[in-house]
This record gives sequence, structure tokens and C-alpha cells, in this order.
Amino acid sequence: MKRKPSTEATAAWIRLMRVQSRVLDAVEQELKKAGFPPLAWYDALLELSRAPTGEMRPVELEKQMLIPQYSTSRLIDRLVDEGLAARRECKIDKRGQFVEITETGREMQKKMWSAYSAAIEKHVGSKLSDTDAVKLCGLLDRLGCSCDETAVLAVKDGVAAR
Amino acid sequence: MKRKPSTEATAAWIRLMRVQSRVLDAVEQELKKAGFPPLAWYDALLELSRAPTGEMRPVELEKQMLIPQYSTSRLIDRLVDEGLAARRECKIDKRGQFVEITETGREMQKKMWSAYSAAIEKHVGSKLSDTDAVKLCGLLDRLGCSCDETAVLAVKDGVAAR
DNA sequence: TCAAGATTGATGCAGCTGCATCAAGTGCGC
DNA sequence: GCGCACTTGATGCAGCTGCATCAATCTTGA
Repeated sequence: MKRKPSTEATAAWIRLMRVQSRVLDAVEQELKKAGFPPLAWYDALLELSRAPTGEMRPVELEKQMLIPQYSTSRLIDRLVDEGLAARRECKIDKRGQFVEITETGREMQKKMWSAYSAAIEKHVGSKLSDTDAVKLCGLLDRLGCSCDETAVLAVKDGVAAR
Repeated sequence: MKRKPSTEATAAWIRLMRVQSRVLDAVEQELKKAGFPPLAWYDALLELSRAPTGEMRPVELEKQMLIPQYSTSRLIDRLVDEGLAARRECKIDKRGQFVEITETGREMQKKMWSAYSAAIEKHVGSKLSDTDAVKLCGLLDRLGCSCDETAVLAVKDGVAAR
């Protein structure tokens, strides 16, 4: 039997998988309990709300969120169904479209951020000093393949998780 | 707008989500490319192969793997369909059953571990010194709610990720 | 002994994901 | 101007997940 990875590396792998899954579950549960939609919706609403004009091309959204095309397409469907966003035709490129966040969508994003930020604080912030959080970031960043433009883009009104 | 979590904590949260998802994806992809089933199957096979008698109660498996009951039930279905495990009736408790790993199942587990361990090395081991891996474990453990019996149970022939 | 409650495992349903593919539209080279 | 490759977005299908619920069996306590 091979034994390529050190026990230390293997232990880190296991922790990474388990802890992430527990923490994510915990946060998602809190959102759900508070009657909010899943995190992915929040991420999309946040991106849309940040767009200067309040609207984006799906392709754009897709690149920001780093999710596959079909996934974007369906996420938009759901947002539209719930009145949180609206599709607008794109006159310059008839294949395309624009997705615009609605007023309801903006409100939802803000309300979600209250619950979301509280959950982050509860499940991460309160368990780690700021300096430890920084250390953790540093170590994790080294695992992120050719990591991360988006870097320390934590802002006043929200963060995108995925 | 509230601002409960520190920027550091928020940054750590984002990293945790993103890096985990990238690393997991990468590892799963390698398994898939090598023609193997998903990681969850490996975890189950590993648990079964570790059972002294080669068989376990589904309830047992469920507790080890920390996945919900219905999930276990279906995972077993798939393993059985592929001939990697077999259901045995349980004479002491007629509600229950035993799940036994087959010879094919044992072989699969071993073959998967080759690919799996190589992937761990590639995506974690090679990017972190052992001492850094230990630091990472320490930090992650602090996030794990009332963490982890299973602790440093990395062994000669495999690890369970979830 | 027997009824109430707990445990064990399966399953129908809805929702989400990935994969493959499709149709429509664009734009580039010639 | 025409054809061909590329981009944009949607969708059918299969698989997996969570939720709720079910049937069967076991256990407990009066």
C-alpha cells in the first residue's frame, strides 16, 4: 500500500473537508431557520446589487460567481420567479439579456446579510482571534490553486462565499 | 448595516468555503478521471473493510460516516448494485440487516486509495510543509463545533473524508 | 401481557447538480 | 456577402440530497 501523503497532510485534508462542511451546514441552517433562501441566492443578489447599473449579463455573473453556465441560468430563473430579479432584453446582442435586481431583491440581500453576518460571527468570528483568522487565511490561500484575485474583498454590506 | 464579524473572520470564512470547494473538486475529478466512483463510496468501503467481521449494521455505518439515514440506505443500494457490498439478514434483529463488503469491494477500496492518496498529496501535501499542515489542523479544529473524536485517525490504508 | 413509544431501514417527492446538447445570434476571414 | 467557428443562454436527462413518512420490529413499563 502506498503512503504518499504525510499523516500531517492527510489530517489537514480531513479537517478541511469536515470543518467546512460543518460550518457551512450550520450557517445555511441559520439562514433557512430565519426563512431565507440558500446562500447561492445571496451571492447572486450581492453581485447584482454591486453592479453600477443594477444589471448584469448572465455571463458576467457566471464569471464573478465561478459557477457553471447552466447553474447561472437556473439560478436566475429562480430569482426571477421570486421577484428578486428581472430579465431585460439586450438590444446590442440579441442572443443575450440583462438581469436586473429588483427593489425587493435589494431588500432581500440586505436582510439576508444581517442573518448571514451574524452566522459568520457565531461560527467563525467568535472562535478565532483576528490574528488567528489571518493565519488561517494564509494557510488556506496556499492550497488555493493559483489563487485569488478577489482576495480581501470583504466589504461593508456583504461577501460572496463561493 | 450591521458589521458583526471582523474583516479577518469574514475573509477566513470565504477562504474556507472557496478553498475547500476547489480542493474537493480537484480530488473528485482525479478519481473520476481514473474511472473511480465518488469519494462517498470510498468512505463507506473503508469503514466496511475496517470492521473486524467485514460487515456492519447500516446504523453503525451511518454513525461512522456522519451522514443521514436515508443517505446511507441509498449508498448501500448503489454499492450492492455494483457488487461492492452485499446485504445479509440480521437474525438477532429482524428489522435490521448487515452489510458485508465483498472481495471486489475490498479491491476497489485499495485501488481507490492509490488514486486518492496521490490526489491528496498533489493538492494538499505538496503545497504545505508538515508543520504548516499541523498549524492548519489546529486552526480548523477550533472551528469544528465540539470537535473530533476521530481525531488523528489517519492510517496505513486510507482515510475517511466526511 | 400488552400498549405506547422508540429504533431500523426504505421510499415518494421536490429541488439542485453535472453533462450533453441545442438553437439562436454574432463576427471574422476571405 | 457568405460560411464557419464561437458565444450566449436554455433544457432534457440522470444522479444525488433533504424532507417527510411509512412499515416492521423491538423495548419498556405498568
